[in-house]
Amino acid sequence: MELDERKRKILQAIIKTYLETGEPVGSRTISKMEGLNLSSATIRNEMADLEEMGYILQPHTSAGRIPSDAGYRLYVDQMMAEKALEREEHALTVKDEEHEKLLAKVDRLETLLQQVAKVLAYNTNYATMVTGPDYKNTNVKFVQLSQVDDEQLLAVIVVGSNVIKNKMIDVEERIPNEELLKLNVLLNTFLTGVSVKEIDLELVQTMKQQAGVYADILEHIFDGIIDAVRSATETEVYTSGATNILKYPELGDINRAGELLEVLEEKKALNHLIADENEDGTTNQYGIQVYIGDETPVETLNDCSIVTATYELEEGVRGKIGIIGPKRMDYDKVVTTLRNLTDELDTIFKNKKT
Amino acid sequence: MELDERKRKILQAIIKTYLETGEPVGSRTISKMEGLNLSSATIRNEMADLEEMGYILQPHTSAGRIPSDAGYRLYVDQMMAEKALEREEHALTVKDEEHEKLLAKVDRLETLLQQVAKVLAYNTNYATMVTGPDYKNTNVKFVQLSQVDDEQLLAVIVVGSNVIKNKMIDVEERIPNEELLKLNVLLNTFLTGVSVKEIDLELVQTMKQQAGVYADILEHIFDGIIDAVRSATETEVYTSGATNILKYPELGDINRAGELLEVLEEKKALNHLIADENEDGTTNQYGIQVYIGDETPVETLNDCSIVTATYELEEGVRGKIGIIGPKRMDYDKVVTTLRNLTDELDTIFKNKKT
DNA sequence: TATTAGCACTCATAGATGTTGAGTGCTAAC
DNA sequence: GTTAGCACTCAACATCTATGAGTGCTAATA
Repeated sequence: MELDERKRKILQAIIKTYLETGEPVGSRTISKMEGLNLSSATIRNEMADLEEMGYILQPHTSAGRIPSDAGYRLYVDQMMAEKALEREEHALTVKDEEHEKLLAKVDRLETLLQQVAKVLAYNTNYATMVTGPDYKNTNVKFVQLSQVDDEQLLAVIVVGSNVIKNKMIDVEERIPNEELLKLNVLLNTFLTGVSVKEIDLELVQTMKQQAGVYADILEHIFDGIIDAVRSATETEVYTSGATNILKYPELGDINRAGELLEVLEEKKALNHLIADENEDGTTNQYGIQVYIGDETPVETLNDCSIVTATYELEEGVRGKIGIIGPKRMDYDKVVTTLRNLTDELDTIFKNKKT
Repeated sequence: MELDERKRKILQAIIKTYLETGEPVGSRTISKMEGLNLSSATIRNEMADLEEMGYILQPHTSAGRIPSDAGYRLYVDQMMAEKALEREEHALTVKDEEHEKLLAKVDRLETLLQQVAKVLAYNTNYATMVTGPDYKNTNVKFVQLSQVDDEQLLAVIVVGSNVIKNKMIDVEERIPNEELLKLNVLLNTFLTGVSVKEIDLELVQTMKQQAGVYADILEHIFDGIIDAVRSATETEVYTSGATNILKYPELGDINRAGELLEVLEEKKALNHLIADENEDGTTNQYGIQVYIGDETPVETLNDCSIVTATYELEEGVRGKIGIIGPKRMDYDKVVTTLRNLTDELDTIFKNKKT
């Protein structure tokens, strides 16, 4: 059977009204809509076809139809294609409010990202998550060891443009000033400008050798520093608006909802969402991906849809922004919002860099 | 009417069984329990009295009784009194598992506290929160300004024994090395050893004056540093196990539950819990306080009970650990658990200090 | 006087039954 | 190919009826 123009239109209409109402839509509803003037009976026939083709399904015999995952997929793909076309027109739209709120506390990246998650949740009424950027591709910019007191050294490492990591290191005795100076020089010569992922055992070994006679004593200083740099790699996840999912009755059965909320609280699982980059063709110019139902990488979220976008903090240093909602999600609005948001973040980060 | 021994026992029995079952308990249930051999009729009479006195209440005419807030209060007070007596016997109990898990990643205080919240939630099946310590009484230990690149200074401030704050400060041009050195000396002479709450405008003014001719240029450097120190004061709140509250049907109606979860997500409200220290007599030697129903300082939580304990990171630097659950909470277990936990934290922190 | 047995009464809960209305599929007419 | 018409299905809602746990009260008992 072929998906002709009329079928397509009907499918579109079904999905659109279902997105709005959340309830199965019947043939009469569609036939009353303007555009295509057909009786409910005709619609019914077409619907039967569409069901056979797998785009819609019936919750029970005498109910209207709801979109299947495949139906959503078709809808979204179509929408994305349209969006890609109208891309040029996409001018500055609703920026201001978010913009200001966001800019208010830009000084700490963590705060900013948390804020992004919050605003986004507030604007969309879905659950949101933002992952910290992946620092594997960043360079170390600055390293410094300081003696805080007789038994503690403080290592400060600045990674990328604005990320600071600290590590307290216990030592047995105060290290002479000139030695500390030497150490700092050593650290900076070896680490500054090196990208985080390049710091491997080999490099560490080389550095230890360079430390010469002090190698033994200072071994765990190196370890501490490496440790701190590494810890920058564990991407953090900020979530917000988790309780929004309770607003959607189809997810609201108390047990399922509980599981969902747990996944959101236990943020680790969400990292899966980020792992697979560009695995299929759905990525578009804004790095926006849509996962519908079973397509979601996290099993618990199989009744949900997830839309993710990519932001870029600086060249090669990226993170993801994700929106988690019911399959009956306002994909259009979500995609638009994400697109605007990443645009804004881009400008913010660009300005920062200068 | 007087609350004689028998009434007290009956009340106790009612509350205990209600805590277990969560369902209104009837006269027959009590009369069948061993201990006091009375017929259900007698129990009924006593129950009527207890209800008149306000310790229990009936959800509806033909149902059993459930404890009122006042009933819980009596029960908890009694339990706390007993606990205070048996205090000496309170030896090392169930430590190991928690202990190990906790110690695993002690190196960062934030991680530790988050972990504490998590373990506690896991062990008790309630929602938990842990507030970061209140640094107002801590001393600044170490301050350092470093030039990261031509336009950025990095201020590192170590507060208390282990808390590090960073602040990036934009400058217009590189500051000569010797000036930076002077500045560092200045900062350390004025700030080291000073408690955070003593850093006020006056002190800042004095410092600015001391900076002499550079005062103008360096003004916002001071501001930045002060800012960073101040930010240490905003107590952070870590929560965990929020979804646990969905397990208790009495809180589980989807809307109420949503509100509760929101409060937990929007952690700010929880700060109220900490504000009032020792306001009434219920504080005991472990700083454990129990808020029942309407006693909770946060209105949304009026159907819940909250138990808080205090931990001490170091002399005068304290934070709170809180458990949020249904009024039908296993107070005994919760109090015991909190007591053990604060004990453990004490030893951990004590060891840290050395 | 305190306790208890007995009884009528209440009421949430759960099941059975009926009604409604939205929606379908199919057939026959256009 | 489209549509009107009709019989059919079924979730949702309301109504009714046990059922049983639990009560309060009264009168008998120790």
